[in-house]
Amino acid sequence: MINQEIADILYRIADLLEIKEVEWEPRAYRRAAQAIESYSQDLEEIYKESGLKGLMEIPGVGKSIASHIEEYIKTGKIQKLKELQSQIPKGLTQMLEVMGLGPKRISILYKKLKIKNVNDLIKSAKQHKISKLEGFGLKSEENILEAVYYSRQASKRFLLSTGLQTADSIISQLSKLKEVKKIESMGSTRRMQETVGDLDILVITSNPKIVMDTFTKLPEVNKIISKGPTRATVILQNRMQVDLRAIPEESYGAAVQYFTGSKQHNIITRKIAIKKGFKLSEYGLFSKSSNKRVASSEKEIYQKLGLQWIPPELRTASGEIEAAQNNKLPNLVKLRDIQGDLHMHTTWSDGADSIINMANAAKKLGYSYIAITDHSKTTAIANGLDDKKLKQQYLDIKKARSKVKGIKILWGTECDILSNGKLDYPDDILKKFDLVVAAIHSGFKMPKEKMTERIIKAIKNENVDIMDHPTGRLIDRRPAYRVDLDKVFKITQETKTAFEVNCSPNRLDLNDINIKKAIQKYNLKLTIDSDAHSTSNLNFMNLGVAQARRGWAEKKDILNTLPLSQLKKYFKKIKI
DNA sequence: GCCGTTTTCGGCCCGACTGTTTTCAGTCG
Repeated sequence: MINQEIADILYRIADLLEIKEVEWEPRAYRRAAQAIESYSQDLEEIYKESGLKGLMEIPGVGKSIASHIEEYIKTGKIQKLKELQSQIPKGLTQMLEVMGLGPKRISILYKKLKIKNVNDLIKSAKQHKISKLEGFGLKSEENILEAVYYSRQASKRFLLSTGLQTADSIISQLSKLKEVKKIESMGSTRRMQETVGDLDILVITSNPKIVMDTFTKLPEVNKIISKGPTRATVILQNRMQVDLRAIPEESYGAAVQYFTGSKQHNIITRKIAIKKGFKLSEYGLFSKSSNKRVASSEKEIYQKLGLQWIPPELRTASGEIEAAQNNKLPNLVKLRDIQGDLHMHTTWSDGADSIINMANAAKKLGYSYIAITDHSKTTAIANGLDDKKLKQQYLDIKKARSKVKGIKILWGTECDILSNGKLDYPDDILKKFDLVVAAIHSGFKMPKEKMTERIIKAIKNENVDIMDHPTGRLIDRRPAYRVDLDKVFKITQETKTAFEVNCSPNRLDLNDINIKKAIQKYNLKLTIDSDAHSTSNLNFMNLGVAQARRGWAEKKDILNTLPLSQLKKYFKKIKI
């Protein structure tokens, strides 16, 4: 998928144009980049199938940007970027990353003081050259130096699980104030994006001042960026930025709408509002003529805009608005639909808890079945089970079955797919399990074709029930291995293998785009499994369900929403 | 550069906060 590469280039073009103080064009490039970034189809495929015309159907992509994309597909380069780069020193775009510096000020600094990069910037600030410029002052110099310091040690995005935990901690502290009526985390945490850049917390309060004061004085706050009567921004010790906004109660619905959607989603909803004679802001949906509030709840706002209420996970401007206009939004799978968890580890391999403890914990979550899937023998690093240990483990499973009533315990394995595509256990052993989850844990760097063949060979083995973490990516740590998922998915239509949405916070694999593809294009079935290595990890399920929701999955697409009696029709080895 | 149920030209989301101003431009989200 080359979408991200192209989006990145378009962003860079936008930055450069902005520094050149070209009007409007940067916004056009950025809009196109955003659309491409969140587009579920591969641009290369679109181009192959329907050429420039196809590309121009992407919102925000017109003739000119379409031909840039064509150029990139054909040559791997975009001339326009090269030209701009030759006109503008490289360091200037890097200066955009310094908080508080935008294109206008960078342009002034470059023209008046010949500041070409961040190092020049630091030097000039220290020599107090900047404060002498019109529009700048001593505080500007101070802020620049501080911003550079922070941008240098700024962290990248955080895992969703970290974002949710941090938000919980802040919310639980602030909700102790009697002045706080309602407080919730919005933005990417409410959309349940796989990663979170910063937190947007919304508070309804009778006394914003006290809330802002308390917030900026929380022990985890490292630095206050700004603080006003309705809004404060801080940086925490863990480097996460948190925005707190106070909103009057009557604006609650609009505020929730405003702070949840991705930027692009909000731009579109606001445009629809304008077209319908309304004005939409975080304070409300108002009639343009009478200035009166016409909707209070989030649901009413969408209704007035002629849209179904859109689940937060879908608000990324990738087709949900059109679907909502046509009453075609999916009925997304919910956490409470999940009947069992088909992937978890115990002390038999690299887990921290016993089979019995895992079963009891799963039972508490309301599940009616689980599969114990410890590692196979080749994954020595994870204490994989050899034949002898397998036999002992089976006895332990039987023991757990007799001790823990009210939940069915399937005997499974997370079986390695070896480099040649063979499974780590022979077929006569694989047959004995209730469930075989196959996974790749080594040889990630294979060429695409070989990897694709390897996986296809594995899923063609009739004993393989589920393909686990199918692309092997670790968010922000390791890219997906090279695999032609389309080819794999096509074969899967015959083998009926299920694909897993792995709930591990740094895996979340399949991702949203591939989930959507698996379901909509290939009509495949998925499972959502925690891959828990301890009883508390079982709670990762909500992350995977959110991921599936972001991939437009419905209950019918997810096999472990079925009761065991029906699950057996899919996974025929299940013996209990 | 993109886009159109007022428009093929003339718009382009909008409000809060900061710092440098003395009424506002720049930046951010």
